[in-house]
Amino acid sequence: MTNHYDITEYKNPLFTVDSVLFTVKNDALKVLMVKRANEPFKGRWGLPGGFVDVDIDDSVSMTALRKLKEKTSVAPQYLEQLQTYSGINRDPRGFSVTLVYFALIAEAQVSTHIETVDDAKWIDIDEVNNLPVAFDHKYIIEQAKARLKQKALYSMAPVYCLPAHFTVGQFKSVIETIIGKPVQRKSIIRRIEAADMFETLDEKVKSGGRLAQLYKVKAGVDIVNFERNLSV
Amino acid sequence: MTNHYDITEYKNPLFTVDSVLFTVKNDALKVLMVKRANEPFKGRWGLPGGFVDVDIDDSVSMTALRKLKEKTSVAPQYLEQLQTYSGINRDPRGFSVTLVYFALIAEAQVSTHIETVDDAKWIDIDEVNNLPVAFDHKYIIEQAKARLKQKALYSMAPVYCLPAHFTVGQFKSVIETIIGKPVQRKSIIRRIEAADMFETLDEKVKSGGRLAQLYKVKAGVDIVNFERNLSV
DNA sequence: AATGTTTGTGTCCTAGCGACACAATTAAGT
DNA sequence: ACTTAATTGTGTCGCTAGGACACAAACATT
Repeated sequence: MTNHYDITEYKNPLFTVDSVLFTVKNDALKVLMVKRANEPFKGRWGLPGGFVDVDIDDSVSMTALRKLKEKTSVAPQYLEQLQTYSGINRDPRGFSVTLVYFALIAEAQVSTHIETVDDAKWIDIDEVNNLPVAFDHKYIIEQAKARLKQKALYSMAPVYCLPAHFTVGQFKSVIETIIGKPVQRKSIIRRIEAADMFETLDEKVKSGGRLAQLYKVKAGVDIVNFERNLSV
Repeated sequence: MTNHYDITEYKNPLFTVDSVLFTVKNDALKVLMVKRANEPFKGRWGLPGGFVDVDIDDSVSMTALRKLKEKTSVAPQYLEQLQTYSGINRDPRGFSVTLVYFALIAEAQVSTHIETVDDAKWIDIDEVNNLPVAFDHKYIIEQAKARLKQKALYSMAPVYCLPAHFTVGQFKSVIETIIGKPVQRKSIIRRIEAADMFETLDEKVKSGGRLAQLYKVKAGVDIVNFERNLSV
């Protein structure tokens, strides 16, 4: 047996990194999809992602960020691993493994950029089924959506679908869009107070009725998780 | 640009699959570790795992199961993905990616086999720090332990550290071992009833006092998650 | 029969979310 | 200026499920 560790000596599976980037726009959950310029599945829509560049990327999260930046021009506000999908049949090139990240961003932060390109688009989550989708990305998006929904029940993470300054009403609306049913405003307020990860601004904003208090995420705080879910 | 998709044309990172297999033995949380027979880190202890064999494995979960079976002779009762770890520095052979699974098994199911081999051992979770450990596996085990602890608060998954027939007392003990603090017996009983995933056997077993009711998991049921955590 | 130990049940307390009423503000219309 | 509609913010009651704890039940040992 040799001892020099030539990596080409192993029959490595094809490894890629993809991301499911969500946002909420006009009370609808959207996912960023990219029209594939190359085979396989050329012309169909898929998740933004690609191969690791071992000369540039220090780790796979950098691959995910790099690929997302190519499409949105900015880094998402929230990024975590979803899952790895693999199999012998999911890619015609052979056994493939894809690590999928799960990301959130404020729509306003990327709207101008997305509108200027035509190979990347926000797709309404309910319309993914009507698109020609590459690989098993339809299934992956479903899984990511389920994870986002679950997360919205116990975590403050959905705040990263909002702009830096936001109101309780906006936050409530985002959560309702994600979990697909109404939520008590009071519950949101209670959690905002309990989380202790937001601060109020000396500014209010008009909202069709009484002026609404603006909040922002405190600097350097982590996302707070609660020990109880909102009711399903 | 060519169109024939030769996978060797990409500089693929080194991809491996490892597993953190937990069990509870004598009221202590144990993790299965393997003495490495080959470089790198030859002679140090690491997680059971290895390379995907694209000719045998249909997906990466099969790789995890196959490698675990090599060490324990049986498939774990519970298996889920933990996370993927990657980086330019974690393996001397170059940029590497490892997908880590998280597994649970009843100690009794593998005790005889583990005792006959000397390259695989149950390591007390508190003694991992005193071992020479390969790669970043020490860190990975910490993360897996945190995940297991969290899971024990809202899920029935820890039941898979128990034999097929078990008592409330044994279940309570396993949970206490995992989360590191006492739990009310009443809380366990309430959850067992609410989960509706167990059935009582027509058999009781002695336990130092009153005979204890035996339970087993109903056939074909999924693990139940609760909407509230046990207190931390 | 007495004691100790573990199992199982009943009950009260408590934290946190759901529901809802109502006050406080603001814009728009008359 | 007054009214109306809309939205924000507060107070409060109820419900649910876990925490705590008392106590009965069942078994072993002495």
